[in-house]
Amino acid sequence: MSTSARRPRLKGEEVQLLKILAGSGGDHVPVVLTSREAGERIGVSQQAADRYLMALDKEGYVTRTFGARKQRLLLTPLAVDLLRKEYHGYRRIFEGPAKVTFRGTVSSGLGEGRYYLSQPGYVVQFTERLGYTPFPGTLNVRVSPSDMLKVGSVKHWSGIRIDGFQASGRTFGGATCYPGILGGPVSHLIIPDRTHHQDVVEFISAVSLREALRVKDGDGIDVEIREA
Amino acid sequence: MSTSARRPRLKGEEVQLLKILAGSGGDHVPVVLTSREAGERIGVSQQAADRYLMALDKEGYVTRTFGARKQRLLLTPLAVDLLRKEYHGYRRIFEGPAKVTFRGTVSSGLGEGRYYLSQPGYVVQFTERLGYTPFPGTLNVRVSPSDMLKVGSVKHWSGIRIDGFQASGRTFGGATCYPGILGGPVSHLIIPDRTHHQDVVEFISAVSLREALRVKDGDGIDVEIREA
DNA sequence: ATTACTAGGTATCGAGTAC
DNA sequence: TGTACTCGATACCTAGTAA
Repeated sequence: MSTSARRPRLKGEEVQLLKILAGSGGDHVPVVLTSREAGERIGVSQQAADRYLMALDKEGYVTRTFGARKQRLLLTPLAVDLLRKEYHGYRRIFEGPAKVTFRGTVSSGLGEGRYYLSQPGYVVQFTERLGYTPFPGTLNVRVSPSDMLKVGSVKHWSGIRIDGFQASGRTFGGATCYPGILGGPVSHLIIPDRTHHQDVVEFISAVSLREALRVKDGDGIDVEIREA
Repeated sequence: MSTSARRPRLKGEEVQLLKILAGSGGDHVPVVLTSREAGERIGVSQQAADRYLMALDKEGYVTRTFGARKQRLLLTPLAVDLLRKEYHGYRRIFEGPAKVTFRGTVSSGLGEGRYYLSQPGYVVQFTERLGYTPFPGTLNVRVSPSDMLKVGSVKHWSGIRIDGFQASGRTFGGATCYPGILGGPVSHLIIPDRTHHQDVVEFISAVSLREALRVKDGDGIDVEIREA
């Protein structure tokens, strides 16, 4: 029923604390920070800082461990995600829309793409929002482990939204599209909402990318992905 | 007497509004944003949003102009500075210490450097905090206009602090130093606190950089500046 | 020392509304 | 339409103080 509980927005002071922790390496190792010092750093009392830290703990942004005297704080992935999103927001202001380029290898799909791209619920959205009716098949590109991290940051960008829907008694999830430059026709990267941290990304276009680019499984391919 | 009035810290909501304005180009052109829409964007009422905008105006972060119906908002340099500082804070978390590289041309100093670098008040600080006693003369590098912007961002970085002092009945201002890589001996960029947006930056080292690098006025030179 | 509770004062919010 | 005021209600902060 409920995939995401209503998450009360974090206050500015709480985000500040997350930033301080991240700056001290709190994203990968527990960091000592007393509520008093936390309060001094953000300009509030020890009591208020402590409340913020308790709230951050309860909301799942930090995990606290108590030593004999002082607590240690470790950021959760949720917090790192939030900070990265903030970072990207600023980055976009000063550096413009983001893009990422990498080299991958063409890999065979599981045939799933064809099935999904045939669903009318998706087709109408693609046609409206992407400007073309997609060829019913995706070009799958395998990402090397060293590029996984930077490609993964794409999910924080603003993209073209494809909504989920219900049809034929089952649920089809949503996805987000990003303009992709593969050296051929206009195409888009698709990131399903429910992705499994795969090392394969999928591209769609109005025509068969395999044919248009004259590539086959195992070929290397240069890819650029842009923010929408 | 008072160089900087006590500036009450901006609230999270106010910073959010600045971000929204910056994202709409409000840093260089007035942007239409009604208090109602502002409120919706940050999740508060029209009244609260309006109060925030009034406060931002009064504090000198935005300038408002009123048309027939809707107000237009333009960010001041103060606001852009604040956002850039935030950006850099996040950048440092995710990308590590910043650095910037550019190509400039060696230019003749005004001989001022020699005078300042002879002041004992400066010499003791340089020796202590930089690890060497500077040669009494600076290497001046002219920055091309296209690189001015990125070089200018250096002033937001964390650097090595040199404090101002009083001596011989006059005041000597403070400055901040940043490690510089010029292809020769260890050297530092110096940014005086009271800088005049010059297109010339100054480097110091333990020896004469002119001699060590065998450069003369007008020569091109590759420079890298790092965060401390 | 810490973290964290209660009490009470104040800052801030949104509704209503004037302009 | 807009912006911006007054006015209760309440959310939040700090001080005091347990644990």
